[in-house]
Amino acid sequence: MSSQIRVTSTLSRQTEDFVPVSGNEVKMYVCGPTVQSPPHLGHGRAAVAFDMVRRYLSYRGYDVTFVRNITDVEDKIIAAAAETGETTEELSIRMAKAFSQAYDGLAVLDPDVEPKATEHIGEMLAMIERLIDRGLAYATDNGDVYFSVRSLESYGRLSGQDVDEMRAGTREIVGDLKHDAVDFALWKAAKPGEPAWDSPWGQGRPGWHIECSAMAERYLGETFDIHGGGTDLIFPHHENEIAQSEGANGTTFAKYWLHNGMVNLGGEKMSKSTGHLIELSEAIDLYGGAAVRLFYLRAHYRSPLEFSEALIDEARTALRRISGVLSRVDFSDHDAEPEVIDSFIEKMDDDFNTPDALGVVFETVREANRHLDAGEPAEPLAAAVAEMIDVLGIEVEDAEDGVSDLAQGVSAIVAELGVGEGETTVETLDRLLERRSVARAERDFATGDRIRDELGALGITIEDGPDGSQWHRR
RNA sequence: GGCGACGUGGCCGAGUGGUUAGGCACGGGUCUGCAAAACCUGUUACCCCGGUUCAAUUCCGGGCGUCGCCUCCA
Repeated sequence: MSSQIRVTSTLSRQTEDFVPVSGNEVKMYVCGPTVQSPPHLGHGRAAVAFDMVRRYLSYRGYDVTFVRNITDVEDKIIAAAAETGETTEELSIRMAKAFSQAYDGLAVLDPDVEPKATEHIGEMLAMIERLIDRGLAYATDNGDVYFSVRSLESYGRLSGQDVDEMRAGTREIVGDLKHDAVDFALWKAAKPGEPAWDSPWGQGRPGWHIECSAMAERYLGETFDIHGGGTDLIFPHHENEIAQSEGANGTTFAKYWLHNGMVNLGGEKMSKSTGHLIELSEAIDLYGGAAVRLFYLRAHYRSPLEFSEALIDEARTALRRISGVLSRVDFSDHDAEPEVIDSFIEKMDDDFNTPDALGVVFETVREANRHLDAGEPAEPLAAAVAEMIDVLGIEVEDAEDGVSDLAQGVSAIVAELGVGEGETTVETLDRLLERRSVARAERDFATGDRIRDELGALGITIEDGPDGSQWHRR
């Protein structure tokens, strides 16, 4: 491929040529969730955004190593566990499972490594000690360790924050022990009843930011290619990660910083702390994972994205156009139309412009349908559509998926008409279609329409074409 | 107050210094027993005010508005 992948990096505030640190290898670290409550649509977007990036880079021939962490020790988890009566470990495992299931529903590929904070305390302690040795961190009498923000010249580079302009943090209750209000915790002394680990400063637990620095280094090295996460993590989380890693190592941390936009509800960001959200599993159950994924990809990953039922329904309707054309033609032995793919790559190379790339997909869908309507071959076009949506991770459902759920309703219609059950629901449906064809041939449209209407009530649409009728789920 | 993003047709959403994005919705048509699907076709948009230019939705300046972050967040 001749064109060059370009990415917009938060660090440079520019769209720059993507050149990996080392040859063909791309190392990516994406901030995963704090597993404290079930995922909402915002988490899904972040996961899909970077899954798309990962899939695309692999498609373009890079050897991608993808790490996404799980934060399983944090104030909110401790508080939530106290409420449910679980241990923090039980709660975090349960929630991690909920995330994992929802990600599966969105066809998000598993990371190559999914490290947990609690399993990397040793790496964190080592990094904190290095920071103390370098004079960038200090321990307090009570056993906290803080990063000394003003000791690091470059602090604030990612977020554009000026240390003197920052409003002093109010979150740290023990803030008066800090040398400076802007300093942040690397290690927190244990309070009674909280999970704690041994450290040179006594029993305690890690601060939030140190885990990502430590785990990224462990699995990707001191310097790697892409660091991703939501825009809400730019400050302080990612700013602090840079401070820790570059402070401890004196080397560049991540080369490109990519941030996905927020999902809004009623014009306001979804947020788990305020409960202003739609749960991801609920949306997947209601609309289907592929429709939710398409809903995300219809906007550029960096833009804010408003959620509404109408918008996600639109995505679902649009998805049917894709599945429709793919079911019209058997393209399994055909290569994709090269011109289409070139055009797709051109759009995707431009900072993963999925809305533009989807334009190519839908143009190709129309082109393929046009050919098929004219009785001309369309296999390379259909193959191109299939290839593109595969890169985007959009999995169209098989017409037969989930049909067995309708067995009872279908049986009722069969009994009514005395058609006879098939071995499977699919077979029974086919018999009903045959019965309908016979009726229509005899110009008994009342029976034919009745079958269509009753199946319609079950969520099955019948379409009559020149080569017979087909059914599919709505 | 500081940092950043953004304002495009009925809605969503790309993009561009002069040439049809795309999707959804709606109207007309082809096809069809009817319907659906598919295809054709129509609605011709760029927040406001200045400036640069032969030409600006696109560049520059100002204004208005929206959103995110400023130590919980994807």
